[in-house]
Amino acid sequence: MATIKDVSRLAGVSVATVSRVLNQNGYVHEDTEKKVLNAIRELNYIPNDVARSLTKKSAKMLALIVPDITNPFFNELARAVEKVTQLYGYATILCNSDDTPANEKQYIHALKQKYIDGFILATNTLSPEEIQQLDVPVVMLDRTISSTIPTVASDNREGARMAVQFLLNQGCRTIAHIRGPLELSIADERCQGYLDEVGQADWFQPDLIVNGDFNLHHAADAIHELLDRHPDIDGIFAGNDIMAMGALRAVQKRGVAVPDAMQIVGYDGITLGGMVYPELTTVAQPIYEMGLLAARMLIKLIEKKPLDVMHYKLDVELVQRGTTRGSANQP
Amino acid sequence: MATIKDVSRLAGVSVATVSRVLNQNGYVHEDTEKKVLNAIRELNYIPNDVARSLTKKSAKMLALIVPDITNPFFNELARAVEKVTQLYGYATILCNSDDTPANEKQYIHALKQKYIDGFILATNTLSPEEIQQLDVPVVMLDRTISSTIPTVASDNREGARMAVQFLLNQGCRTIAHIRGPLELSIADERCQGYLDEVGQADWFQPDLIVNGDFNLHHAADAIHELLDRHPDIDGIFAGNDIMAMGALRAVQKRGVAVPDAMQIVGYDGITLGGMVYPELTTVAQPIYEMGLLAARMLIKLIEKKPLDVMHYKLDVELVQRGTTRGSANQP
DNA sequence: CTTCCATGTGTAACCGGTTACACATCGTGT
DNA sequence: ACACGATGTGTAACCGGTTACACATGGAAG
Repeated sequence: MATIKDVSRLAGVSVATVSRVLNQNGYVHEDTEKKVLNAIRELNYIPNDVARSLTKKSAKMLALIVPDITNPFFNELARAVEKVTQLYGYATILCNSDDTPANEKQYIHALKQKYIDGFILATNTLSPEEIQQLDVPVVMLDRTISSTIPTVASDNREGARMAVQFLLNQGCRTIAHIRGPLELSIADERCQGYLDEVGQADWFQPDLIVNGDFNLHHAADAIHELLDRHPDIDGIFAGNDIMAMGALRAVQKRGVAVPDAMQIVGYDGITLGGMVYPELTTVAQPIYEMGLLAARMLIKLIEKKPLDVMHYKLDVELVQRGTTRGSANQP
Repeated sequence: MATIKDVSRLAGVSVATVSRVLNQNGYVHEDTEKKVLNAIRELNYIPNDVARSLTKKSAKMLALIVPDITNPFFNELARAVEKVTQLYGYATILCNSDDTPANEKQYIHALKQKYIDGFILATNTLSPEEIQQLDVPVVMLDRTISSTIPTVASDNREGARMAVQFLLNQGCRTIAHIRGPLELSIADERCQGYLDEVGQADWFQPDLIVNGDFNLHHAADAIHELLDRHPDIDGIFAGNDIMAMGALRAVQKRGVAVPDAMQIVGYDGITLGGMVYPELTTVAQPIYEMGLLAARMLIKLIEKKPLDVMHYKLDVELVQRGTTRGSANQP
């Protein structure tokens, strides 16, 4: 591998001049530049990123920390983030935190030793104070925790309202909600949206809300129990698509016809939802866009460019498919 | 951030001694070591990875190149790889190649500038010669292309045979095969396994094999066409689970009962297969183990430890679930 | 005809580690 | 008593870049 010294020797200039040509800063005579460029071409020289990182204290890398890359929501996100970072000449480091604070901290400290430039956190194990103390650019994805940290999220409460409203319009008389983990703000917001719509209904009872932990099997179990208690339920709003799929399976296993006797709406809009039968009706977040946006924000932050918006709250869209009796239906 | 100089000053020794303590090489007096260790603790010193990389020409990072992290097979793999790398103190860089050779090469060259230590390739866009020329440790995952490059794969042909045999045992009279892309060796091997079992059958016709491109929608379309041509088909062996899910959907849409009138077996054993209804019967590869193995192999390669096995061909297992009429069935 | 600043380039320090080499000390075998 | 190898430690070069600073020019303003 050729070094900057080889180039400087071949071009008959000093390394400083080569560096100036490389970084396009400082004054360099046009003719000199040409000589340098020729030498670079001839030697097939590519600057060494590590040496550069050492002085610049930047590795042109950023990390994406997710609870579990296996989760469709996060891998669609990862796809988008990676796309952007590649475009801007950064590399993406992948970290699975398993939602364990210790893991997450360990990752962060290890990566800071590598002069990582910033983090996209799609987790909620760290407190705002801890994040602030990291002293490194951070963007929160899908989990708002502090007004001082830039975030990208969707309008969860409004999305939930849309879902429940839709179920009501479709003729549902008793709608249950499988919510996500208690400590997650997004799960709360979606639950709140559900309550906004049905909290005052005469049929409403608090035990129509069950916790499915954003997990397929938990959700399926929860639905079985719920339907034992409330056989009259004819609509389910799930806090995410994975739980909606769990609900779907549970309902199908009970021999209840979907969408004829039971309608289900999920939340997220993961690709997976289109792969089951019937296809999941869902409140689709622009997952890919959220990833793109978060990555672009982080890069702006890193490069000290101004952020026009600190908190993105993206619009969601109701995608009517087979688990509800919509008009534009294709069961 | 404290540097090695700060430590040496506080401990009253030279940086060389500190370095020796850090790396546990060379002679260091017990007492001196204690002084150094104390200084390290006091200053909360952590060595700078970038500086270290510069001399060691190793960044303690490896890259996982997959066609698309969104694909369940690859993200389960990624999960495993990341687990191992973290355990051994490496970081994992994630790359989506989109199956484009240009992308892949660009990634590789960019990362070599960062002193990346090795690559796990779950793609097949590069020729063995190109890989050899990279002059960096590589492990191929799921795609065997050369005897000189270490690989981890499953016994595709045998797995396919198991699947088809099982369908025959279950009473299928006419079994179709949706195969993967023509240029992929694993798709060929699975197709070959199918042919091993039914190629000589009196009912066999070459056009019972269709290409589904490892893609859900292509597979669904292909199945529709196929069933129009061959209404007598009562069993489908799909080259992977995604296509099996596409087939399942297509069949369900036609109102054909699964598994009563049509049995389906997939290949891969992705978690997703257990999320649809009925659950997919499949030939399960030990995906997670494959990822673990590949990562461990690569790290051995990097650390110049001997490999006991160059080519792993892992056993697969038939997982009987709802899309076939097995005994241990739970439709 | 100075003065001054924009332009152009080289020298050397620096980033934060590793390590070859030099040098000292000490125990031990002869 | 002496040679020698094991032990212990420091100095300085090196990895491959960036950049502060010094030192030229040359043209324009005063």
